[in-house]
Amino acid sequence: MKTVAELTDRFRTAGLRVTPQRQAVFALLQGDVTHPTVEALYEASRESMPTISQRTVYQTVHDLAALGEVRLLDLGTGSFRVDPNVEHDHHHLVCESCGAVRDVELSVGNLVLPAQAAAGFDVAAIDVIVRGRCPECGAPDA
Amino acid sequence: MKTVAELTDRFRTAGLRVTPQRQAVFALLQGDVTHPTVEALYEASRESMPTISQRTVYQTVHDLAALGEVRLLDLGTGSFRVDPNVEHDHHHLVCESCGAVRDVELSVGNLVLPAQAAAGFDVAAIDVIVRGRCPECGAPDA
DNA sequence: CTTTGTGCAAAGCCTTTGCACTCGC
DNA sequence: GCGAGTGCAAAGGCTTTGCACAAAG
Repeated sequence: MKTVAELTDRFRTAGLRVTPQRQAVFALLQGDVTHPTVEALYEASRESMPTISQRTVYQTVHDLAALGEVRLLDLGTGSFRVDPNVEHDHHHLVCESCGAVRDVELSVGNLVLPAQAAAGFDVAAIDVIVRGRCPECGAPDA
Repeated sequence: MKTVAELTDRFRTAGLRVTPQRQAVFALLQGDVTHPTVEALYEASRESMPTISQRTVYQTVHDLAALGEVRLLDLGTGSFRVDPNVEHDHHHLVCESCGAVRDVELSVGNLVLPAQAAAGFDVAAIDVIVRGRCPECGAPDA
């Protein structure tokens, strides 16, 4: 993901304003590998920006998504996850126990849609969600 | 999916009771290929069972899912879709315009998870969601 | 008869939105 | 200054739940 400075430029160029609140969110996403929920971002941002509102976080995240700087994932965990990693084509491992999300690089090129089933369907994207248990959560019966 | 009679047996065997309401839901799922939302099932069931409540539909659907007779899909369309097709291993095409869902058979065996990325992760299932536009909705800019 | 299922309505969770004030540009 | 951004709080959509009554086994 781009740096705070780069995102600041990007926002300005796009005619969006840059505020300390937004930059706080930018900063939190730097190097974040946990695919945080909006709620998590909100809580985290309150440490440096105590009066920030959920609304601001949601709007910033949506603006980032609109610019393609971030992806909003709905992985069936009940709330959106913010994925700052848009450079690499990748998919996700989701722990059904704790909800943790991990990136996994796998090429979807091997997947050939049966011509008949996909007839007339204009494919825009393919999302692969691998569900299971992360090492921290141990065996499926735990 | 199993017939109403078979599902009736299955519920009784599992210690669950069978009511006209539940059988109405069973019947609606027979041969249903639209992956209805719970809401849609609810509306449809009211034709034969005017006083049925959403609660009953939700509970019946969850019981079916617990018995493995149905799958509850969260495809990012805002609400669950009920998939009566559990016999065949398949995945889904989702129209980003109208929300329609179509089955697509594709084998996920080709997908090899990089050992490193998947290390320690106990994989339970892989869901592939193909997003795009269905023929009815036409070109992406429509 | 006992226990589960049903209906109604309210509550819960996450996300979105109206309004008035603030502040980036 | 103008208009987008912010904060607060309330509303919205979908799913879940408490309660009292009905009905399955």
